[in-house]
Amino acid sequence: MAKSCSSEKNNNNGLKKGPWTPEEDQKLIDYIQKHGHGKWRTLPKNAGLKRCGKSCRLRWANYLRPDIKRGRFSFEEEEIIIQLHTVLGNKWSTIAANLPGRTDNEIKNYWNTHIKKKLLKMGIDPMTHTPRLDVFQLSSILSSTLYNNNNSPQINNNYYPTLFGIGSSSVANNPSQVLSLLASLLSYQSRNNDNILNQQNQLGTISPLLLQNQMHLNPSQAFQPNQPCANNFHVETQNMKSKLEPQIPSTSTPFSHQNTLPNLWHYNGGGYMANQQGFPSLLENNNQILCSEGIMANFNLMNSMLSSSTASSSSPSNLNSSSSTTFVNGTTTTEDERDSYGSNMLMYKYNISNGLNNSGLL
DNA sequence: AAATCTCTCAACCGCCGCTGT
DNA sequence: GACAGCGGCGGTTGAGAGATT
Repeated sequence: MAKSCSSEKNNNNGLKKGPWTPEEDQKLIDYIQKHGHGKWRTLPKNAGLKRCGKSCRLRWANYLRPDIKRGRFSFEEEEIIIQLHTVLGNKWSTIAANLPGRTDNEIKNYWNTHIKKKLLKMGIDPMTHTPRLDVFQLSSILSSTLYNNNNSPQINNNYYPTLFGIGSSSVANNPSQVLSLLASLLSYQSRNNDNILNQQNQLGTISPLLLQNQMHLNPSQAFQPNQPCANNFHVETQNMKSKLEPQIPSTSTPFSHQNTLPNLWHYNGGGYMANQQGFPSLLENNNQILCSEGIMANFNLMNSMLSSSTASSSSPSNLNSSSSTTFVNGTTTTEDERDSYGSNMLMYKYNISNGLNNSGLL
């Protein structure tokens, strides 16, 4: 087994650690220019350096090598990193092999300090490259719940780990949250319908692998506690509530001893107001929710089912299953100007009809 | 202006796989 | 096959710079 620098140090006192001095750099450069590299174990002694071989190799590979590229990563480089990471994962050296002049260490650092945060901000899990809020599961389970038939999976304990699961990636903690999440999503859709923007689809400038068919919804339009209910939305949510409740198992669930859900609204004399606990945030810390086409198609399917049963005038108009193309407003980020995921590049064409047709449910 | 916080990235650490003996 | 040496890899750390309060 190879010895680390520290263990070498134990066997060989006087080995220096920490930042390299210009003098040390010059010694290493001079030696390698004269003799080439390799034999890292013996190199430091021959070069007159009080460093371990490993330290010399890293210094050369990550900093002194003449073909090292310095400066910011270009947009193209960032694109390549993200796409390769989708396929390769944390294989930094393999990724580096595809980026001339960039080292694995540099790419690893850039990933951890920039790209990872950016993806998280977008609601994308940087490890799986998929949306962190798995609304697809939520919507499909709820769909089958609302339409109880023999061909649909029923809500049961097997789903709870994913639907109401434990930890930061869970969609909701209990059926109450599911209801309010659903209501919030409906409200996003309803309100964003007024925000259709006729902007060019800019998919060409971003990573198609990651972002094709994805859309952003503006969370600032979500319901806030004590905010008046607009468009008779309380009728919609009350209807969802009454449909969800019979589907909640009364026993053998990790959280429930009853099958009723709280009201999301209260009447204060002048109108319906959102309850304080009614609408937990759908957002992590990124001020936006990211959905794929499939997710939205599934939701729209469910929504159309709901609205067809209520025929409520409050039904969001873009819940109509025949809707075809919608642009929604993205949110502003604080990333720098070249940030491909920034606000002005987040307008994605969203075509719902394919998702619905492919669902086999229409 | 000073203190505190946050971010970046060079360097280190421990482990792994390959190769030679 | 067992062992040791070596290069390489990915995760982590911490000093210093910059930003914020």
